[in-house]
Amino acid sequence: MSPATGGRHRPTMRDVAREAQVSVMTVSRVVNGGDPVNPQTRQRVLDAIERLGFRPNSLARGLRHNRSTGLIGLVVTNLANPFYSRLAVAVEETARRLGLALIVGNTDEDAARERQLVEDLLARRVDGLIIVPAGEDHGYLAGDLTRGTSVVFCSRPPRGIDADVVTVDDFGGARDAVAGLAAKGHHRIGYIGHLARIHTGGERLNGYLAALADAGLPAAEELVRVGITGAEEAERAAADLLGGPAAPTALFTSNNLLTVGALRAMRTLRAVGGAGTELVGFDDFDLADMLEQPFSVVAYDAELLGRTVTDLLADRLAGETGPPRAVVIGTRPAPRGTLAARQATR
Amino acid sequence: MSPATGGRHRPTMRDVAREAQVSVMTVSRVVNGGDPVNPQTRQRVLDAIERLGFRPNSLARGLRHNRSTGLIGLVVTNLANPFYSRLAVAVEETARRLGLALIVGNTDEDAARERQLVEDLLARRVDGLIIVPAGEDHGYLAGDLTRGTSVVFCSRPPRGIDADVVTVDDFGGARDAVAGLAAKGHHRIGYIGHLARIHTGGERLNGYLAALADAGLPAAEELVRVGITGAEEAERAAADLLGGPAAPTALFTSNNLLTVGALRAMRTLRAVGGAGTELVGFDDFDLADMLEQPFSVVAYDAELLGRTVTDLLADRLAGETGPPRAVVIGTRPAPRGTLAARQATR
DNA sequence: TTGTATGCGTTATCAC
DNA sequence: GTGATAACGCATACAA
Repeated sequence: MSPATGGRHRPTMRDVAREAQVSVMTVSRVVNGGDPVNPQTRQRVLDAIERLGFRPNSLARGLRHNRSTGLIGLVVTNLANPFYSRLAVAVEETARRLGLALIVGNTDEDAARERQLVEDLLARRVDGLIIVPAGEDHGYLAGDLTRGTSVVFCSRPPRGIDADVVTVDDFGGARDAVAGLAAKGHHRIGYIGHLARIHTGGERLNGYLAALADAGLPAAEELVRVGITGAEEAERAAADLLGGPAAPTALFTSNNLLTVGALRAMRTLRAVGGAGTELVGFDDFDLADMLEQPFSVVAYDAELLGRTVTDLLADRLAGETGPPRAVVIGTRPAPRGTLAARQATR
Repeated sequence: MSPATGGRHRPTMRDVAREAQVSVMTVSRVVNGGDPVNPQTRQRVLDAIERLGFRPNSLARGLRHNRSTGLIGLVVTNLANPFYSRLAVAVEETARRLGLALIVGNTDEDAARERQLVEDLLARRVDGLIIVPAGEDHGYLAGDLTRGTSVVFCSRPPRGIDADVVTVDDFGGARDAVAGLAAKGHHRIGYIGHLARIHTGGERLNGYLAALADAGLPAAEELVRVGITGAEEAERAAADLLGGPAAPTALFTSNNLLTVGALRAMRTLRAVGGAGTELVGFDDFDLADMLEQPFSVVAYDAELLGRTVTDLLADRLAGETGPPRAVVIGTRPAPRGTLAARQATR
């Protein structure tokens, strides 16, 4: 293995220094610019770097002046959900603009996995964390917060710790949507929702209940299905609800996946001559506008959510030490959905 | 600030050692297990760790025994495309299973940005890279490959370098789909495709042309639109094509976004009484089965692609030094799409 | 303009 | 069972 082709290991500044017949410091100066270096020496070093294929080790650099790694972690509950992948895209884009690299982790709504992931990210000395919490208690992060790791929560507020958080107006969005259904004359409005113990699930259910109360409608237990965890389960729940003795004339679903499940059930029912049910679902989604079935969604800007949460984090990284901030992203009713597939593929 | 609450900086082993009245080495032993430590000393150290909120610095650890960082990078062209986010999910899941953390980066199909991202990831000493190449030449990675950084390419083969690659059967999938249209009696089959200079674009166009040739159909230039970069542009192209003097009776679109655009155009046309066009698109997508319009897709398993590419990388990380491998993921025709929203939200 | 000593947080090695 | 020392790759402080 000739020196000219580079060795078999990743070359260090020492290797370059040896190759260029200078000291390590001179190499460091050339690599980092700034300090004056003799043009000829400089060229010798550059040649050596080229020959050896040297790349500065940013980890060692960071270790030296014990500062930022330029790394942030994004911990989400379900990256496969289009909503969270949109969030991730927005976070990645904003982070990169700020010169930060992004490590993503998926918890699959498992608190233990979340804890493990977060610990790993802290061990990797990320500058900051964006967490969509699955766990019930984040008190274990309190110490890290005071010691220089910034944490911002997303979608759901943390418990056991005071930190920045960006949420969606879950309660208001759900309440307004259901109020709209009631205003249209619906007296029996069904609810299909994900786990009520999850913040978004609880708030959206509360919004539904509040709207019923406001409209003077009774909250019938047999019209409420909670703890539904996916499209297929939602399809079964909707079929069950709509095929029952006193079927609701309208349905509210608490997230995008459940909306799709309900739509499938409605399509099946319509095929056998079932009545048209009116549907409103939380979360907009791609192609919602392309479906023939009439329904509408409670939409909000997932990209804005991602940008906001990343901006808050960046703010902390920049030294902001004020009290925790809570930002709420507003919702708006969107008939038939409006989220076109706007992305380009080049 | 009492010692019991921890200081304002991230505590190191030294801090713990001082607190527990032992040497750093003892702390290290306690932290890493393995070496025998007196139970009482051990407890003192654990208490100190608890009090101070110490977390081992995995960067420094990595620096010490100059080995794997346990980090891999995923560089994709368009994370906003559902296809790539599915890929990312599969990669993240597989990586985590292997104990690797994942840094994701989006190039937006920009070669310069890709280069910059890759350089940054190499500086961060990732153990390996998964790249969906946007750049035309990856010769600059040749040196890194021999020096211990594993690289696997995804979706498109690299140029200027020999490395593992996992692709989709773009040519075969497109050819079979268009052959199917021809077999159904279509003589004028339109093509709406993304950039032909991109590997997938070129291969799918070639597949289209091959199918036409096989069927003895002329390749009419006015039926081919390439370089289309998104759903909106595809919608215009399709409307243009279908509204023209000699409109095709069938359409082939080269990816999911373009398929959606074409579907929009077809819906508009149908609303004004236009003829029914037959459509086949490359890439399956969510809700394809829910759309009323008749069409079909060329489907393939994006998760399998992600798992495969990550497995190949893991193989290299484990020391595999054989010649570069090329894996091709097969496609299958899927009437109306079959990709249900199967994910769960808990 | 260039080099030496030192330290970042951790661990391998060897001594006690 | 425990500790001192050196080293990982790099950069700051200071000296030459």
